[in-house]
Amino acid sequence: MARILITSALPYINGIKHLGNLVGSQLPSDAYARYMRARGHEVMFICATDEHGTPAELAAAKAGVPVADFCTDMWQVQKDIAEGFRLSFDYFGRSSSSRNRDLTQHLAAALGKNGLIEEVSEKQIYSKADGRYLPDRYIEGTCPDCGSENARGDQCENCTKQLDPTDLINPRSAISGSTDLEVRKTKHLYLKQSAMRDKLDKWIDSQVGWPVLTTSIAKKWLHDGDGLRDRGITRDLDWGVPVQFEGAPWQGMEGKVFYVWFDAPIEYIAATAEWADANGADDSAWERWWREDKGADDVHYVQFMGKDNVPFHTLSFPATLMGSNEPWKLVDFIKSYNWLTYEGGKFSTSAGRGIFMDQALEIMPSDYWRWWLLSNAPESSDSNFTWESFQAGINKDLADVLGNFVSRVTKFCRGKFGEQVPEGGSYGPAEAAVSAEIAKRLTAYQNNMEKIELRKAAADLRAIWVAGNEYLQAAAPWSVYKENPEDAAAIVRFALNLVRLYGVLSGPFIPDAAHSILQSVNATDARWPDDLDAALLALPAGHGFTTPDVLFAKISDERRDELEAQFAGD
RNA sequence: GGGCCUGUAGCUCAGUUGGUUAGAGCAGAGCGCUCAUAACGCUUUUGUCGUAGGUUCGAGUCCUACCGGGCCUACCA
Repeated sequence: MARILITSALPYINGIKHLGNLVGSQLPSDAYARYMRARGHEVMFICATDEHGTPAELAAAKAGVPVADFCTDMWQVQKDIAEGFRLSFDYFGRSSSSRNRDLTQHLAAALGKNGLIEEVSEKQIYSKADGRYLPDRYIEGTCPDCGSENARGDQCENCTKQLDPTDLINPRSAISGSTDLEVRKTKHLYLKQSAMRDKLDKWIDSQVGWPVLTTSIAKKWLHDGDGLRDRGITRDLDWGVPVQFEGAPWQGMEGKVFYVWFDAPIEYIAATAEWADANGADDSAWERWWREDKGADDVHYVQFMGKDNVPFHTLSFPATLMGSNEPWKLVDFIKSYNWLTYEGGKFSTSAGRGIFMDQALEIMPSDYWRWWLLSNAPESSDSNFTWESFQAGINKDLADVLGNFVSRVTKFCRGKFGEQVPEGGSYGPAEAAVSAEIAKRLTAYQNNMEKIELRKAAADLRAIWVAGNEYLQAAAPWSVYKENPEDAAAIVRFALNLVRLYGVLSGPFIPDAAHSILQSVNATDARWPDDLDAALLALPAGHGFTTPDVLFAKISDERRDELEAQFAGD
């Protein structure tokens, strides 16, 4: 038994996420967590909301509520949606927790003491009308290069030229439109990542089997231009972890908070501490996952995220932990995802294009989304959601291959033998052949789950379902029954055991349906089939079951067209 | 501009360290079965592996150039 720590990238608090966000971290991490638990490993699966930063403040202002209240509400909304998708987090925390405040300040202080924090005086745009400093991209104006009037302070959308906010002609606040802006001097803390470049480089090099997407992004940042740059880790904002605190190795940082990208990954650790608090456990309960001097040396730590998150997880966060000179557990494997597109284009919040997590649950069961998204996960390149593909995947894989298999087996048995596993007959070459086929597929399934190749694992799982239909077709109990009911009984008994097996194996992908299957066959044993032959004897003759209702209703062409129109956007 | 990824059957994708007749699912065609959500099974059509060169006994796989698609480029998180 191993100990596996799993974190999913933190969803930002300012709104409900769309399916692209779901498939990029939370969903695959859940499938992995469920699989590892099923294999008997000790799993700690952590997620949380990322609550700090300008967008949260603005979203709260727009909603007309204090930012703390806004975050509390949105945290609950996101938590409920996560439950709707059956995301099995051991804890869903909040980056605004006191645990995260304390830990963020602790790590910053440690970095400061180790000479890895530098005070930098810089110029920042202040908007009097908004009463706040503005991040570069919240300043708009005319591009000095191409004349576009909607250039942002960091880059012109039109000509893609990199800009400095002071380059803009007629700059205005993107929030209020106010032109009453001024340049103010302000002091910030920078994390001296450059000082740790070689160490990070060696660390990245020492990792084996990381996805190319992960390492290539890290390498780019390490070696581009003059190499890894230092990074500001504080901001002039109200909402966040205060930079000035008791015992801080710096002065005069009142009114500033840590930049969200500094405190957000630290929340992985803090959320585990929140978990311990919530369960009435002491610090050793979470430290054994995160402190190598306190039991975490045998932990295998896996992170899941979209590709936009990679620089922070390969460089900034490790730099924070390494730089503290404390024995924090570093990540062992980073699984990064590409984007999901919607009908060939981007998901767009503003244009109302695409499907958001709350809407998805309103129109289809979570298993449908889980199956399609995981079996089409953007693992090697971006993947595209279309209603046609969704309909085909659900109807074919879930309804026809798996659902109908369960249905035909249980209904046939009920009709001929009643609702209990029939007695009589014996197994022969046909059963041995399916067992061998499933054993082969199961090995592939397990290997792909270990490697977190979920798309391939889904194909393996499907092949295991198909094997059941092939078996039934070849064994043809409906024909055998006419001449020899006893032999038919053996076939049905074996098939019912396949049903139970499918209930066990399908759990990581479609937990609700898996649960229904296990319930309908009254499975008392839902353990992973380490011994496949034994697992196929789990349901003995005489064991009662309940014929389930239709497991997966099909999506009709009419319904598909309706949804396509509903989500087409503006 | 720079960097990375990607281009394989009508569609979505697999193709391990280069090694014989390039695979799967869907869609299409034919046959079979009739237990089942008109479901299932079997058989089967389609490929100049983006283009052009090169290395090699041998290249989808390695190298170069070009063409197409996508992403990243550090103050949005």
